[in-house]
Amino acid sequence: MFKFGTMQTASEFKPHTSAELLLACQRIAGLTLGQLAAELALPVPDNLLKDKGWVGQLMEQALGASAGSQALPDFPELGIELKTLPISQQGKPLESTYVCTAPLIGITGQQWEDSWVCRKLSHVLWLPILAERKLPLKDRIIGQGFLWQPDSEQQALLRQDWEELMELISLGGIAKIRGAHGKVLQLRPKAADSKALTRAVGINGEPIQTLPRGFYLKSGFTQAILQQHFQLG
DNA sequence: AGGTGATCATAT
DNA sequence: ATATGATCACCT
Repeated sequence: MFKFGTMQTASEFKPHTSAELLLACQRIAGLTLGQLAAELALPVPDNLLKDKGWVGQLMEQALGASAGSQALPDFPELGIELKTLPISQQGKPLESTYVCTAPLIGITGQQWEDSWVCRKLSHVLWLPILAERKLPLKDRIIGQGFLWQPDSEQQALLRQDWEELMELISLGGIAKIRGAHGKVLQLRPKAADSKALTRAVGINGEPIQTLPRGFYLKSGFTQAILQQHFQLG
């Protein structure tokens, strides 16, 4: 009898501890996206134009994330959120990092500790991907993933931005919030297109319709996280 | 060039 | 419409 049944395929893998998760990250570090996709028998799109979430979903499958599209951390039993982070050859983030959608109504009295931003960022597995635009998708290289929890300074920066943004939102100032607001955390559109609408609070406290927004980490913040971990210059 | 605003796919 | 996963692309 051949031993097909004893082969552990990557799609069956599921980490039971954070140590197992880090081992899985070490196994895939250095592989190209094409190599990893081949292991999982997944086709690689020519580009991300119509597959913007492809890299993240590939990593979810490779590392055994199980939450799917549920509103849960990627590794519910571990309480860990997975975030891929596209970086340049110099190790600098190429994009901001989406955190979660922003609640625009019924937010009076919300506490930072209870916010989605705080919860989502409480424990993150960062997975850098060398992803220069000129590099074909299949040739982009998986970096070394690492676990991160915000230190008190980072927590304070996030909290301050979040509190300022949430106060503006609750007082009807959503229309004047732009991406430049906030030191490390910003509010930007998060929608199918510029015509999507959701409920929010107007300048006189009245209900209005506005573009759905999401919280994003500015690249300077994620760059600092990378430097903190890899001790780069 | 880099940051802000716009956009794409899929599941529920 | 909202949640998941993000990157595209225009504008300054």
